[in-house]
Amino acid sequence: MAKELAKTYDPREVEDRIYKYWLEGGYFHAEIDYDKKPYTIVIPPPNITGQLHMGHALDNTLQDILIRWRRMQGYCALWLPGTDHASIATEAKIVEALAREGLTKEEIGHEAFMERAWAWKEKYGGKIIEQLKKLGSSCDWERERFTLDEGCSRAVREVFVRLYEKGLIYRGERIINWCPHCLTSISDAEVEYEEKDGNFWHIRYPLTDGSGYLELATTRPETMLGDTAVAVHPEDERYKALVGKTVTLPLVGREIPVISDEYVDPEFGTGVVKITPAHDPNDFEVGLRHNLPVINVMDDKAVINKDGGKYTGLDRYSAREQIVKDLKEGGYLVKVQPIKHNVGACYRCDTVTEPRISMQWFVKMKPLAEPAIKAVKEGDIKFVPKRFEKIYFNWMENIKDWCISRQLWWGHQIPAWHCGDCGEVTVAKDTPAKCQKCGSENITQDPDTLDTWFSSALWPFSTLGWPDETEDLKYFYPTSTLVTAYDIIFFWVARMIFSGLEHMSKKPFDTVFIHGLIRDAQGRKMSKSLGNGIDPIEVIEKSGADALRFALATGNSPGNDMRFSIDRIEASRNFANKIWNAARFILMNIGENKVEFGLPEELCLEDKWILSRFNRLVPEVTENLEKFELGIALQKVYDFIWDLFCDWYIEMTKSRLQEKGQEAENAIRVLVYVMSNTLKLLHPFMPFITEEIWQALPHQGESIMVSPWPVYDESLDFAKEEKEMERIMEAIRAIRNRRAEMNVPPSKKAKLYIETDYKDTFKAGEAFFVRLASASSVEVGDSFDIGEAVSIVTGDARIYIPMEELIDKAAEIARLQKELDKAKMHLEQVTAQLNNEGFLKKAPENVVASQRELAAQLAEKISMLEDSIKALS
RNA sequence: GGGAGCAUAGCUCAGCUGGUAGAGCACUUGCCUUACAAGCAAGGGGCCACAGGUUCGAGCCCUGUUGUUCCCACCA
Repeated sequence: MAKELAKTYDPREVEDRIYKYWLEGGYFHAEIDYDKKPYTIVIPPPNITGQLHMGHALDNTLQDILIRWRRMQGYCALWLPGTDHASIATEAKIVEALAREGLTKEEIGHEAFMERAWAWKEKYGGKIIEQLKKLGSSCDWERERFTLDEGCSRAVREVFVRLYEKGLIYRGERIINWCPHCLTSISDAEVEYEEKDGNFWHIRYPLTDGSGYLELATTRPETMLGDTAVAVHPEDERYKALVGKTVTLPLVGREIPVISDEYVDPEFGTGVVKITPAHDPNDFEVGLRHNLPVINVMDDKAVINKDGGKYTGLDRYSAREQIVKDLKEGGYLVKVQPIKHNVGACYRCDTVTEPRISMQWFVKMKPLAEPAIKAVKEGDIKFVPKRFEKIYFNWMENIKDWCISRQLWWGHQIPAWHCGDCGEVTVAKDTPAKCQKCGSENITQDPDTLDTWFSSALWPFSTLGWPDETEDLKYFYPTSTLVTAYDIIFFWVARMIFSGLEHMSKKPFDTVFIHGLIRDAQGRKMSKSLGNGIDPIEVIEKSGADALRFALATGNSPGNDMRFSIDRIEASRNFANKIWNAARFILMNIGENKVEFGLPEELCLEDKWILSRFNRLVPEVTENLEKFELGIALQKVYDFIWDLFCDWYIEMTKSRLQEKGQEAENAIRVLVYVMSNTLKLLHPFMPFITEEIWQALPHQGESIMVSPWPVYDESLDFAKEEKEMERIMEAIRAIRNRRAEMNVPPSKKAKLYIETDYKDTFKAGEAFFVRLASASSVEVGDSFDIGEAVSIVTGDARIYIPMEELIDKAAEIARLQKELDKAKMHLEQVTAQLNNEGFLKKAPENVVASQRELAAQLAEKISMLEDSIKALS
């Protein structure tokens, strides 16, 4: 710390330097230590396409708080960092870049494409890591991983082969969600549904025998090109006779059967449904049951294909328009009814997805889901807050098979080889030389890659060396806490759980700590398109990482969303400044003197008070952290520092410090003790400023981040002194209050006469009345006869301030009367409670005792107030 | 259709296993009291959404109602 301390804290001067100091000290590195218990967090790997946003800032702040705290507690604390290759997002960026050059990925070919992708990774992958460092993240950077690095890729192939051999991975033609923009399949979880305005087109399908027609309704008329049946409910009397007949598909002319199927809801619409097996998941099922032909009428860009007759070449929306027009002209359109309905869109590009039949790879989910449900049900894995377990169960219990193949290039290519001769599929960890069935060397690897989440599902163990039985894996796995937002439970958390249980036979983590999303001041999601995002890096550059972290951690409760605006930052920065100035004060008083480390032998009243309060703070904060109540823990530290330490204790030391000598030195030693230990409690939340100040104060050790976390110390429990100090503080507050009401400036000093039963206590507090309550002198006794004076009554004392010139007798009596009424009312309430037998019998002893004490104090106060009124009258 | 969260001071939110309501910001008043005006001191402001219930006692537990946000499902 610089010799001349600036009046305000400047994080820019401090943070980078401190971070470098930590790196050089190697404090982030977790070396296996069998004498210590491990505490492990794996980072939710940010995308390499990503910029650090507020969500990351929150997520990583929470992780850093936990890891720093555990590290100080003596755990071997590993925070394992890394990034995600984000196949679909990264590929989209590269395709975009190619498009700007007028190229497509097919034109440049697979190899050149991959080169570009890796170059992208090199260029941008490091960026978000740098931003994490700016935030203060104490990750073990020596262990940084990437989902597409060699080790993770090996784990992916291992898992794929194992699941395939177990029959849990299969390849098949199914209806999947297709994104016509990203040109790939996506999983169910990757489709986002939104209610949109649409139409319900009622259409007549004429019976082929000319005996009439069937009326049905659809929201996607263009799919009629692929209709292969019309279905009614088997019990529906209206249509029973028609089952088995055929209708002629308008515009197309195809003759398709009328079938009956339980799937049809006779109450809905006309009770007739067109069946398009190639473009609707339910229809696909119906098609299977009735052996219907499957006619795919769209290509991968959702343009009507060659089977679409005159509509070939039109995209799905133009085709819709044209078909509706043609239906109308042909007299087939009965009516158009506007409706709201849910439309699914790609979570990456927001293009409306198209259900499409296609050959894909799937993971059979039921057998994997069962143990994953059990692990949470039995409490082996806990969610914080618990309510998210319901969401998890609901998803896991209704899970469908997971489509894992993607028609993308950037990712883990599927380790399956197709034989050009016999068609056999060979699945292997290492590239096979020939077909396992016919021995042909004419084999080619499946061109598809795996869903990004397939590799992130393995993250808790692939990063620790699996499939090898490494020491790291044995020591650090299962990891301890997984910190993430609730919107990622399905994508990632659930998949890590079943993957860990399946491949490691052990859960991946003990606790899932869920936080909410960061919203803007109006409660909207922060997004690029709205332009309402606050860039955490800008905040850090302006106000410091500590201020950002404080703003994110304070007032934030698990699982709940948080509104964020820039004035929160201001409050945090002010707090940093407050701490800074408290430190300046202490350092100023140390000056050139050498101060002994540790507490002095002689402790006076206020020393004992602050030490006792600090001592009680320690277990409270620790317990809050253990329960993941980080916001509450931080609030308590904040209150202690600002209110108790700065506003009271520092002020109380000033008179001793002025006198120099032994008393002053004692005060300094207590100041240093309390300050540096409080800094430790604060360090996980605000690592930079706490390190900077801790280093500047007398200290032992190299860094606060590896100093021991404070623990409760019985020898610092001074309950009696706490109570005494409380009496004095109450009196000081009352005097200040009274003076403020009468508009007496602090510069106008006044004599104080204190009548009390606690004479020793109040005598010990004399200096505080002088300094903190503008007293010119203080007299403590049993009773004083000083004529007309302002009188102030607390539970323990009556204080007179002779200020004749200020007294308006009538007003003074009125004020006292008001206070008396209030006290009487309060006493009545308490007395009623104390007369209630139920309360006396059933309430816990300490509650009853404290109410008794309160009643006595009120009675005393009432009698003193009555005396004062009498004296003035 | 199913499920969950939220509703507390003007605003944004805390409030642990029930014990007569808290913070930050904003507001009012007075202070340059030599660590800090990004500060100090004092103050105003809440039938804790509504209606019942359990309890000696409910912001907290139970039931219902209203408003609001979100998640899941996907009736063509």
